[in-house]
Amino acid sequence: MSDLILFWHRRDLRTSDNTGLIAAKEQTRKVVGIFCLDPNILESDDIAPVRVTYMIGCLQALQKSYVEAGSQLLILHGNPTQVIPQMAAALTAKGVFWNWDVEPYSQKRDTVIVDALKEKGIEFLDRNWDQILNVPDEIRTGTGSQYTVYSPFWKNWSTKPKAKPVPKLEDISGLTAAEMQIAQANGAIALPSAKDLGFIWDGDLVIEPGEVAALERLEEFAATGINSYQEDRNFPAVDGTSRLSAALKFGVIGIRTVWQATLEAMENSRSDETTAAIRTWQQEIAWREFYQHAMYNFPELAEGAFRETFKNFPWESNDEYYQAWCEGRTGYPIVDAAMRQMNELGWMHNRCRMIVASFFTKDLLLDPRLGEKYFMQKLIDGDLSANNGGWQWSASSGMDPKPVRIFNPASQAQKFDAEGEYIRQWVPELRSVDTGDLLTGNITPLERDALGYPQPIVDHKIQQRIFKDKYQQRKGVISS
DNA sequence: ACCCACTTGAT
DNA sequence: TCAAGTGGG
Repeated sequence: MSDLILFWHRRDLRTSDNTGLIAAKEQTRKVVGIFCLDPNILESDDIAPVRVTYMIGCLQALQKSYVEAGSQLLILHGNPTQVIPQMAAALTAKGVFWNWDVEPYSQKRDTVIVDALKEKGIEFLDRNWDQILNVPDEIRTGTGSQYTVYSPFWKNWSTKPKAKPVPKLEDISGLTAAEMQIAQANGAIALPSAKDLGFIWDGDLVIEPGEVAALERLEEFAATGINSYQEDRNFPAVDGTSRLSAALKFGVIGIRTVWQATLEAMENSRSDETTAAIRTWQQEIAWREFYQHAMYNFPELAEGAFRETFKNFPWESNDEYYQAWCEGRTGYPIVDAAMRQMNELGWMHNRCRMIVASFFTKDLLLDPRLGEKYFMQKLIDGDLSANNGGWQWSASSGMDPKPVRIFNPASQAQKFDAEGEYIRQWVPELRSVDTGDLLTGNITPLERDALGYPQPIVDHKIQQRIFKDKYQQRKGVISS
């Protein structure tokens, strides 16, 4: 057995502030990175070309980081439960280390791999949490149960100590030429492009791939945007959010580094207003954490509604509605603007994610799981815990005691896109429409036809009534 | 068992 | 001004 430890990257595509990676480095100088292109994920229908494109870019950057540190990043393509232990055995590695994840698929897969490594006498890092600031077992209610509501979770979580970032990986050694040949003989390949894998994304990316770009983005946001976040985040036409979601999904940036940046911003804050704004952004980090804990504690969330009333809810089945929503031609300007933004950028402003999700479930009365899936197929930051959490929040089916949450598209547009700037950007055929009418959607059938803009596919008022009736009916069934 | 509090709500 | 249900202490 050699002194080699393979560090398996999954959603931690970075060499700085990576706790599992540093744990490997503490045991040996010979640390080699490994990444597995997993067909179970890449060939699923929850995949987005833009996300794969970003991920491949991040892997390219990660390869460079490994070379700079004195080692290599190996790329594998296959089922991890087979190829990871196989590679470890072929290279007679003494260990395979990685960071633990909350997703049900990930945990199931990792358990199989742990067993395979144990059998071969290869060391592993047991359940090392890296992508969250506090481990799920640490955050419990007074009676020891798991939180299902955000507010009390936040109260508890925000008082718990948070670890500082760990150092960047440096000064390691990699495989010899002979060992590299063994690796290649056992499936190590050159990093393919997204196109090679069958994913075409011709558009730009809302964030440049790689660790350097993510850290720069964080630094910039923590110095500027975070101080007006509380206000600016509400307006989709304003660049008021961090746009770090994709970097956080793939762990291109460490969460301790992110938290540290908020603490430093806090120290530099000179007004109650900026302090509150920074606090608000910290709460968003806590939402991410909350949903990850929730996914870990209640893996059934991944399958569907958490709340009894919404299990077997009589959602409608209407492909015409679904297609219109996907393509941004519902006839509701703010909804269509948002959907077109996502289709084109692979990213949607969070305010709009709530608007279109509410519209999907409460107006089109479609099963939230379909909308959740479409988001996964389009978003650069698509992440099971966050996306599922957001959709269940909008559908009222999840972790929040507020069943009748219905957004009115018109009032949302009036409040958050008062000048119609966002709508006009993404729905250019409506540019000439008077702002007031643009926001309310008060555009005559004749004018819609003339402009080439669709008629409203449903009536918000009527659909709202139908939803409430269905909900009451469902509640009756449950309680009887 | 009581009561407080509740991301981004609507009219 | 109303809401509306319930988790959590």
